[in-house]
This record gives sequence, structure tokens and C-alpha cells, in this order.
Amino acid sequence: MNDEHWTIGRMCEEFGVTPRTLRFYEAKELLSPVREGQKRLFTRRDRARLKLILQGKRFGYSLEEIRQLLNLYYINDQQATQISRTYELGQKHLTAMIAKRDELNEAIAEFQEKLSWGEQVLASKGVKKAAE
Amino acid sequence: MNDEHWTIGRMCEEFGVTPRTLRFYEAKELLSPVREGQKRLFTRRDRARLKLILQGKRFGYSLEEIRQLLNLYYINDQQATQISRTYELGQKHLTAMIAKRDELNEAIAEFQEKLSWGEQVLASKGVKKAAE
DNA sequence: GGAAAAGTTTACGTTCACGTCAACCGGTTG
DNA sequence: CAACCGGTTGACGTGAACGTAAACTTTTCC
Repeated sequence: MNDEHWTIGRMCEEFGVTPRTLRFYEAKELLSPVREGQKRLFTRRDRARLKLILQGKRFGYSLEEIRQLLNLYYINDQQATQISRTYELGQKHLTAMIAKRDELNEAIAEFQEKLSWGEQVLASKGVKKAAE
Repeated sequence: MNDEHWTIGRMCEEFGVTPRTLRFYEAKELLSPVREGQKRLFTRRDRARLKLILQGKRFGYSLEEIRQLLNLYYINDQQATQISRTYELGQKHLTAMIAKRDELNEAIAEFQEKLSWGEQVLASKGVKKAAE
């Protein structure tokens, strides 16, 4: 009800997931909604994390990997002795993301080549393209 | 033995997968090695497809999705009546790849921001960075 | 105030992507 | 020729990421 708290139903509606999924993520310690009696109430923090979780999934990370990565987003929550280590891991993650993007760019370029090659085949056979 | 044929063992060594994986991919019709008696012999085509399969996995695609996508890479193998449709699907895939790259770029930018913010926290606390 | 809606826990089921035996075949090598 | 090495086919096992059904409480709505 509160401006800063959302029920499981509203969360599901908004993010296109099922209640089971959110409870599962809580069990795996990816989310940590507060309780009002029995009911879960998801916070602003949970929403931010869920966005990152779903994004991570789209990029092919496992939930366990995502759980680790989420910590990198909350450096300020860490123990002083751990911050430096977290920062290093963050750098590594950044490097990995960039590498992934570069590989994706290459894949895009190669696929574009294949496609334009296929386009020529279509033309030579006199087949109409969708846009014509 | 032949220059254009590779045993399952050599394939595994080269691509860092297990025999089980390659047999599984064959069962799912992602690969189609020829036979020399009982033995599988993987072709140049299989190698190209395997590269794409492993790449697809890194980008978070399921094997079934990858199977579909692989067909887009072999337009010339299609029936004339199907080529046009395949080409359209190829365009869609290209669009999706580009969207994914853009999302990845945004994620990279946001994470970089978080990181440099964490860097400031480190500095303010007088914690040494790894590179210093 | 009584039904329906929304939430809860518990627990077993399912799909995907392989892992892990067991039992077998066919070269080759000491 | 025995003993491996590399390959084969079943077939059952497994971890991840949920789905699904049952049985129950709590809110909401008319």
C-alpha cells in the first residue's frame, strides 16, 4: 500500500513474472522483501534488483552468477575490508561485459554479411522482398 | 583422419566440450556428423555450426532457439518457397541482436557509473586501489 | 457477513542440458 | 593375445529454474 512498498501481485504484473518466481528468488537470496504479517512487501531496492536479475538472465547469466554480481552494485553495503576486493571484481565484470559486447558486435557484422548474401540470392532468383 | 573430417575426440579437445555434449547436439539435430562404420566424423559444416552453437549459448539462447537460428545461416539449403520467409526471420534476428547489444551497452554505461562512484568511496576512505 | 480474491507454506513434478555409469565393439600395441 | 584406447548405444541421474496442486489464512468487495 505504502508508496515505497509493492505486493507480490503488483510486482508480477509490472515485471511479467509469476509469484513463484519472486518467492524462488527470495529463497535464493536475490530479493529480500519485508513482511507485513505473512505478506511480502517488495521495496524500491527489490525492484532495482529484479530489473538487474531479469537483465542478467537475458544476457545468459545463471541466478547464482547474478547473485554474486548484484553485490557489486551495492559496494556501500560491504565491510570496509571487502570493498577493495569487490571493486576489483567489479572491474573484471566490466571487462567481461565489454568483451561480450564486442563478440556480439562481431556476430552482428558476420550475420549481416550472410544476410546481404542471401539478399543477392533472392534478387538473382527474382523473389520479391517483403519491403517491395 | 581425412583433412575434412574430425573424430569426436579431436572436436572435444578443440572446442572444450565433452563427447556427451556433441552426441546430445546431434540428437537434437544441431549437428549431423557422417558415419564411418559406427564412428561419427564431424565435417567442416559441423565445426562452423558448433562455433555458432557455443556462441549462441554465451548470449543466453536455448538449444532449441539456436537450432532455429542456425537455419538462418543456411539460406541456400532452403526450398525456394521458404527462402523469402527465412530472410524475413533473419532480419528479425538481426534486429533482436542489435537491441541486445544496445541494452548491453546501456548496462555497461550504468555499471561504469556505479564503479566510478565506488572508486570515490574507496578514495574518501583512503583505501588503496589494486593498481597503486 | 459471506463469497471471492489475493496471499501463504509445503511439496512433488517438469524441462533443459547435459553427467555418469554399464556394457559393448574394433583397432593397435607391447 | 591380452590389454588398452577410442569410440558406440542405452539408460538412469542431476542441478537449475521454475510449474503446479493442495490446503490454509487474510483482505476485499458487494
